[in-house]
Amino acid sequence: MPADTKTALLNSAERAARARGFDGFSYADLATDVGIRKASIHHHFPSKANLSVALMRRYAEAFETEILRIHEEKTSGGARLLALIDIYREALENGKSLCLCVSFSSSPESLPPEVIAQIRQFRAMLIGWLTKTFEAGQTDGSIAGVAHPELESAAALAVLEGAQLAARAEEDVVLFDMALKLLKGRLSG
Amino acid sequence: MPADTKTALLNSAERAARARGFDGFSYADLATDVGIRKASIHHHFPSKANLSVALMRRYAEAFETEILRIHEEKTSGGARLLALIDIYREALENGKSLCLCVSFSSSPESLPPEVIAQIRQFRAMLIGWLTKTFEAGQTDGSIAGVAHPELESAAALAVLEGAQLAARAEEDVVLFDMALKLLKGRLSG
DNA sequence: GTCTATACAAAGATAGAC
DNA sequence: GTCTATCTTTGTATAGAC
Repeated sequence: MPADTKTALLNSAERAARARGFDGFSYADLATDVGIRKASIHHHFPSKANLSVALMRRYAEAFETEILRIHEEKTSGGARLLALIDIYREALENGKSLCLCVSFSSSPESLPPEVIAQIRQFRAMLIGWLTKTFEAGQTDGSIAGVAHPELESAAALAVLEGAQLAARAEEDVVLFDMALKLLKGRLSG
Repeated sequence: MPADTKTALLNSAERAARARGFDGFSYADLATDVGIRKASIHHHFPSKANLSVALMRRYAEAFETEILRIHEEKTSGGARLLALIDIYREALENGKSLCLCVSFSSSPESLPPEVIAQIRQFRAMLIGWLTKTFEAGQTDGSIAGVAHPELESAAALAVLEGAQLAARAEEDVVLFDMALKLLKGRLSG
């Protein structure tokens, strides 16, 4: 599927990082997976720190594109939030994986400062989108009981990430569903 | 402070695991910290898997004791929940640490199945305590807007753990406070 | 219970040929 | 752009003396 080796490496690394953490895969793993020798990987990504930056950049860009698309396609705040919850649920892969942001947040000591900054920007971007979404849901009535959109968004992101963590640890997506049930119960439209 | 070497090792390992993850410390680190040679650690904990079980057991027991104490000392559901939130906030150590459960949940592949089972039991125990607490808050009116104590407890635990993760990643306790602000705003008594 | 010494595997990374 | 070969460090773990 991937035309070039670099993309194949990014795909393999992202899958591995989400399933086993950034320290849970090595260049040897990527080499086996992609079908080249591990020394060759250094041609594309001189260091693993370098690779982590590329991974996070690609992930943040793809994610932002995705939520902007949701904003276009769904008209109510409730429908938009539900779509985001689905993204986090799908990323769990039945409890065997995490979204890259949660995975990277779990091992900040292993990452270069640049990735920490990317994580910060990513969360800020997402909090911004969520705040807009809760405001819309407050206005159009598709999210019940919204009084403080900014606080709702911070809490919602924490629930999404915390629920993923618990579900991943026990490999049981039901834990995710339980944690999100209260929030989903407030949604309509 | 610790009378015996074994306790000193557990203390050192718990601090390290919470600050840098279970894969983020080695027997060499513990040896330096405690002041013995790394080979000597194997006398107390034959393998790191063994150590992880001992860590999680001690942590779960201490935590359960702590929340039972809270249940005794605080009379309202709201006050009890607030005390629990404080425990999670303190465990952050200004964004430099996590509680052991979140830390271990971040690297389940590195842990023996026994610890995964301990994590499951720990969360079940905590969910049970939280459900009782939300029920109390519902009855005594010290937690506003409680309709489903069991769903509230699952969501609350996810918020606590997700907020810790974000705050740890960016080493900023404000992220924790933001994520918990909505829940804390519902508490009184 | 702690030590020295060592085994063994895996990791990230580099040099230089093709 | 990929290869072979190699370096260096670090990790977990064991053997056997004291």
